[in-house]
Amino acid sequence: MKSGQVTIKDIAKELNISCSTVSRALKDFPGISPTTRKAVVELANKYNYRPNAIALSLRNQKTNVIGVVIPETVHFFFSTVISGIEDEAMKEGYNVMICQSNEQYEREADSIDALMGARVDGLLVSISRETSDLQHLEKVVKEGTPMVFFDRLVEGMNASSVIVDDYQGAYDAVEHLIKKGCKHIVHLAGPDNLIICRKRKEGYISALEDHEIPLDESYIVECRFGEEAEAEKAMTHLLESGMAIDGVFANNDMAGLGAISAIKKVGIPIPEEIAVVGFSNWQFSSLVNPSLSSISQPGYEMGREAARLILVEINSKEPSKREVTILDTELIVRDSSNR
Amino acid sequence: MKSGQVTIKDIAKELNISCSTVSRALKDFPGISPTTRKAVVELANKYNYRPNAIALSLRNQKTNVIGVVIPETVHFFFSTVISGIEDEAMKEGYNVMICQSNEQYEREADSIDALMGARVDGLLVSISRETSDLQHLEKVVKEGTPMVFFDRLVEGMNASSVIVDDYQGAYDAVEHLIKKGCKHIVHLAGPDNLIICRKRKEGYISALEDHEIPLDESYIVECRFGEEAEAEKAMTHLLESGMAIDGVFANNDMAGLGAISAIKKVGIPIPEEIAVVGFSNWQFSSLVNPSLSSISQPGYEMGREAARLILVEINSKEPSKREVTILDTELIVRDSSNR
DNA sequence: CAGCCTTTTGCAAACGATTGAAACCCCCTA
DNA sequence: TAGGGGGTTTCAATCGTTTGCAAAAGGCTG
Repeated sequence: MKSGQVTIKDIAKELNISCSTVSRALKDFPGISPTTRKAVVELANKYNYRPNAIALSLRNQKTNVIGVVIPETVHFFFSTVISGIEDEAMKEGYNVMICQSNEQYEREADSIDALMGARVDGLLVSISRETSDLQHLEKVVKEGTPMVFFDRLVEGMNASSVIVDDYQGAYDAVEHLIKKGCKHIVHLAGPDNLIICRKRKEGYISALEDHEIPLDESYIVECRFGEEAEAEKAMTHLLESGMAIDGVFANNDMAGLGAISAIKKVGIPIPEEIAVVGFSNWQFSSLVNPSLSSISQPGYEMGREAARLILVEINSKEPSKREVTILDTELIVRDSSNR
Repeated sequence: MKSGQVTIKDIAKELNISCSTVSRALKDFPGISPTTRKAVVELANKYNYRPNAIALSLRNQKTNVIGVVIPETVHFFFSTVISGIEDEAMKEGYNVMICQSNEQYEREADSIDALMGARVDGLLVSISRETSDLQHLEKVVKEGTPMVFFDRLVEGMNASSVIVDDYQGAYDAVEHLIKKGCKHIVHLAGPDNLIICRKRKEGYISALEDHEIPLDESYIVECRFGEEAEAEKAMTHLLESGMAIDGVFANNDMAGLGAISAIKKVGIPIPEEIAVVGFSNWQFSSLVNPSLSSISQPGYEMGREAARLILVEINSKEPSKREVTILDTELIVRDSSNR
């Protein structure tokens, strides 16, 4: 009794019957005598028999496991995505294996390798900030494992994606600032290799164009890590330069918060002199002072949708559809821009 | 070529040799001719061969998977724990399967059943708020699967735990309030079936006793869900009752925030008239206004420690040690209590 | 050239569950 | 009593990998 858990074999031995009979008795197959069935079921219950999923996986060539590769679990947005994935997967009888890349390319590649080794039925991936080489992902596609990207999609790969409308979200945010009277809007941008960041930048640019505000490249500053201190430093630098600034659109809320700190430190009133809008609607955004306007991304829905998509692909024989599902964002106006 | 991934069999067939030889060649076993080895290794690389972890699990009776059952992934504290677990597990070559109970007993039981069916090598569990029946956990112990509790431990079960020193943390928080001159301290408590909440309450009571402040039960109010609105309502009620109140110790930061809202709404200055301390040091706590003093819990370390413990148990033949690892908390003084 | 040793390779069983096909038992009938 | 037919049950193979043991091949010696 080392391995603790009871197997069909144990039950068969105790009842002096064959494994086949036990298996069939447990699955209500025809051709098993009621006596035998009853004895088997009773013993199975008594010993709390659970089918060995490993053995089943091997036989059926199907693990009922979805692999998830995510930059970090501690980001509020990503944790809501995980929650959505898990809920949907569990509902359909799947388990979820999670690996975090910690925004490192190598760990992302290792994680994918580990999950492929575990023969997950499908892979949900949000690439790391570092990732630009796509070999590890191309292998997955070539070997025929369904894969769906979420949030941070990858272009030119034969896989579906679930993203939010970053372009439109950014456009809405900037248009909102413009309507509040802003004419000199800083964009604290994210790293260019992430498509989501490029899209947000495009939204910023389009909104300016559509409202006939000339684009000035010096108003776009890259905050590579999206951290508060980084953004605060960048913003301080801009404020000290003497440029005219009356609005800030940050690539994410942490950067937005950094901007607010910088602005507060030099004593400029928010939102009266400078209005600020972030992106992602983090949990803290409604709680800070001034509360931060932001673009809400439906993380939980994204997780569910990504899981739904991968399950469809797993259960269909056809190759990937290569669809892109775009979820709507929502502008949440709070004190930092409400004037 | 349906299943995509290459097996030892495929390689054996292509080279017209047996599986045994391929297997040995790949593992640098003695007694394989250099010619054969070279051919095998080259083909394995060419086809990107990865050992089938499922087959290995079945043969070795070991999955190299750790199961995690957690109330919710979206709580900042829990997501840091997950991060710690994942980092430690990956370092040791383990994968992590995560199930969230969403604070529901039944889903917790189902999750454990699913993970046991998947034959995880060990289980890390933080029980749901609803859980009081322990059958599902006792089964795990009886069947010999190593299990370690984290944060929310379970008493009277043969399993190790990793917790933070909730008692001491609460004691520190309340003592801090007393030293700031508070004499009438409200405790917004958590549900009594969670040991962590009982410990915090005990810390509150001991601190009062040690400083010769008489305990008044009406100053302890249960906020079952630890939500902002709930706490705000409770706090408003207390304030309206006309009781003398000059301090609040909340069971968690969300409740602390609710208290702050209530106090601000009736126009009482914080921290001058009423000082507030929360628990958990959530991410938002430093960002709100006034910033919320809190007790910091080392979530990431807890995750790593829990993973470390379970790995030790998995790799040792002896039965569980039933150790309780207590991690230190830290009082973070911020504006809500700094006067 | 027979016998022996070394080197290299293959066979078969095992892990747990499933399933098509074959076998068994018992009873009835011709 | 042999044969047929239902109702039950068992056998054997399969999934991918490992590994103890047996076997084959080749070379060397007496």
